Amino acid sequence: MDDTVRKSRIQLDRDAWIEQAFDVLAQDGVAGLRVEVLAKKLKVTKGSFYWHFKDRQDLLDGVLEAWRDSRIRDIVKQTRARPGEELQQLYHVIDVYSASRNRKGMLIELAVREWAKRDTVVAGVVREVDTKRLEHARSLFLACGVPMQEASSRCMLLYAYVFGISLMICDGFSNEIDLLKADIADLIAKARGQ
Amino acid sequence: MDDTVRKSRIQLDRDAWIEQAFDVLAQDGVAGLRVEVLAKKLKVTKGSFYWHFKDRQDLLDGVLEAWRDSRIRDIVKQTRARPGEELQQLYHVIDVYSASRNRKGMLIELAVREWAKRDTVVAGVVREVDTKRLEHARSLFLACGVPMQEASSRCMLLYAYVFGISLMICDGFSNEIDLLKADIADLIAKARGQ
DNA sequence: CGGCATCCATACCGTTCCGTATGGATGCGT
DNA sequence: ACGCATCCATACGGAACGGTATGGATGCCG
Repeated sequence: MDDTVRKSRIQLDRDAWIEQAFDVLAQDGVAGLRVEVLAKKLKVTKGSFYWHFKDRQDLLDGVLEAWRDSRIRDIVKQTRARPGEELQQLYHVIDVYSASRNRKGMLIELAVREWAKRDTVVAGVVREVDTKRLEHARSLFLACGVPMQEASSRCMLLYAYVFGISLMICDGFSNEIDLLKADIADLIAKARGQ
Repeated sequence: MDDTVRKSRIQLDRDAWIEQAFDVLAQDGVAGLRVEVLAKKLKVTKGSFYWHFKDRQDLLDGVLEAWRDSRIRDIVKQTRARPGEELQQLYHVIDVYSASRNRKGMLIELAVREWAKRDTVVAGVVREVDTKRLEHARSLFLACGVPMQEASSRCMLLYAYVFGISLMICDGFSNEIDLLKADIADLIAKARGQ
């Protein structure tokens, strides 16, 4: 929130608003994305907002587009592996999406998916991102020698797990959650009998 | 929504409001739980609401309590198995939580968990429910002969999967999703080398 | 210096909420 | 029939918010 001290003289642009919007999105979800709230956090009035944006929906469109772009960039970055290191890369993906490590990113991910439940346009973008993610992860499994259908199943399990585990509150179940999570990573990534 | 035609002469009580609140919760999340919106749907005014409830928070407390009670009842119902049928019961649990089958229930589940991200009291209830769910599912794995730690890992994977998959939009990935889901159920429930 | 574009502040309107105050309707006991 | 409790309608105040209109400040360019 105050990681970058903004001099009030510095002029804002669309991206500054969208960047702040992601903070609010992570904290309060789409419902919390209010124009006047954002303006307050940026220490300006909404007169500025309506200069850069046509209306609130224009901001939401910008946020959605920025999310899709950043996710697609991230996919190719996280699922690219040197030959022979595909399995290791799969473990890396599971680790990266671990809720505790990248808390804000996961909160945004969940907020967008909740948003998609009530907006078909958002749902379309999520479908696009999910499809790309699954395809890239599947190619990693395929490179590990996993047959096609099983590779499809395992990458679906992988992403469903990382999203689902970040929704659960397991600290009353075991005091060695990290051990269990390492086990689960094996269940997802490691081929049977290996 | 109109499954039970309410005669306007029938008087409302707390439970009628809470029941309606679950409908709204599934559709719009906690943010959509507004007093006057609920009143409109029940064809009364908020004068009625503030007779049965102290304030909006009182309704939210009631909704949360009703959710916890219904979930705990459901847990013992879904995870009780006759001896020898524990594995079959695990498959049943995976199937029951399938998003397409019990759509409204899953939407409520997701809404509550999103709610828990921004309310520590709700988080406490979710923790309680998750712990119970995991313990019951683990006992099923244990009855199948799975060792303790692996049973813990597998039941965590099970619930994370069913919640996570309902967040994803996979219909652009494969046109045989059901086949893949059956595969995934095997990955979660079936012991290795079996 | 004058004119113009950029960027934001201020003031205002309409809507949607939460919460309260108060009165009206209905039914029940005596 | 009377009083009383239950349950709801109506009306109001206040706050938060979306959106518009308009003016003010700043800087650039000729």
